[in-house]
Amino acid sequence: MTDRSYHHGDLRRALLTATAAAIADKGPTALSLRDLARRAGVSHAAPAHHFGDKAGLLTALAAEGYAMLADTLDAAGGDLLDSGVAYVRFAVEHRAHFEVMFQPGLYHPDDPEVAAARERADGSLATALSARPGHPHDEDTEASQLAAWSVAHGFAALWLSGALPTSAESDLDTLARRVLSQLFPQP
Amino acid sequence: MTDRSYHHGDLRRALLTATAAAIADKGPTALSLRDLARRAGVSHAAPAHHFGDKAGLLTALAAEGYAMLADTLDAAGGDLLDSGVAYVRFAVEHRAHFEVMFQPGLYHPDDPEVAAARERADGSLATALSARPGHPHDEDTEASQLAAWSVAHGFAALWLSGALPTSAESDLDTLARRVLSQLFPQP
DNA sequence: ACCCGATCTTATCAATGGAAAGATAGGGTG
DNA sequence: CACCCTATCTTTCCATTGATAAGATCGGGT
Repeated sequence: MTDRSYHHGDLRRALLTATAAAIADKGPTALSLRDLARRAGVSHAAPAHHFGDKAGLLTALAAEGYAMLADTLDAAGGDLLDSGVAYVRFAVEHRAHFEVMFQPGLYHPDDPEVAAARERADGSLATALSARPGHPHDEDTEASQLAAWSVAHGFAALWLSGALPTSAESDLDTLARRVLSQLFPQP
Repeated sequence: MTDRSYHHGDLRRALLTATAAAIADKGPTALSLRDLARRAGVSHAAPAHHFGDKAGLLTALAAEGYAMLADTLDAAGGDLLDSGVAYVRFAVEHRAHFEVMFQPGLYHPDDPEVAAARERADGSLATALSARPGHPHDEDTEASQLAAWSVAHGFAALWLSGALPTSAESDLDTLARRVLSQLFPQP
């Protein structure tokens, strides 16, 4: 489609979206730089210029993922339950980003770009977690917030791994809300 | 060291343990069959006889992991909180097994051996989850059990991914128990 | 003593990731 | 407008890997 000129025009973005699609389809292990290049219509060495190596490509994808997660959490409003459902939705809708983000062995976790994006996401997450309903003066705030994060993260991970029983047929948002409500019942 | 005879003697087991060590160290992606063979002192084609291909090796590892998880849960006693802590301990102590188990894209999830082991683990997990304290007649049992599984799984996953804050300095068992108690306070 | 299956080895091949060196395009500067 | 200069992409090359095929060796059972 874009194989007119010597320059691709938007190869970096094309590679990122193609990477996300490939990972969502076959998993991060089966990712092939050469295959990505083929689909983008460029030579197999072209990606190296933009990302250095495979880990660099996944670093950029993780950074993009953290930025999107931060936006998602910011847009969820102040309610913790809504934020939790948004967290789960993000994991499922951007499965590739999510899976890469939480596998630091796949990329360069100390890269300044991804570190900054992750810090921003951590901030958005902390804000969401600090807005717990009905527990203004909990005796163990840290454990309570870790538990909230863990339920959302664990439910998303189990869903993505296909480990959940056949109840996965149900609507995701509904099931997620039911599960997360167990930890923080609405006031 | 083991270059006595033509036959290794226990190559299958040696490869499995070496695989677990390599994955715990470098992650599943960096796993190299040839490197495993080198360390075991056999030719690079020897693993193929025992496991077929790379996915076959990881299938065996996942099956072993599910079997160990079932034993772990069975040995945890009837208490749900203890079972949750045992779940987290298993994930951390057998990191490689745990990571592979919940990435079905890495192996053959429909293999009869791993399917049987997973069913047994699911049974042990269901038994542990059905023994919730203080909620004999909950209105939403399924969501409650999913939430319990999710907290334990999510906390373990976050810990393994290094996503938790610097609080990771604390003792794992203690922190896990504090977090899991948030969902199911002891009677 | 012999055979046979299980185990391991020695080729060999296609595909991959990565690096080096060169070609091309397009914008900014004179 | 001509020129250079940088980013972008290609071509070429190499080491490593996963997988397969065909052969060698061991060891138990008859």
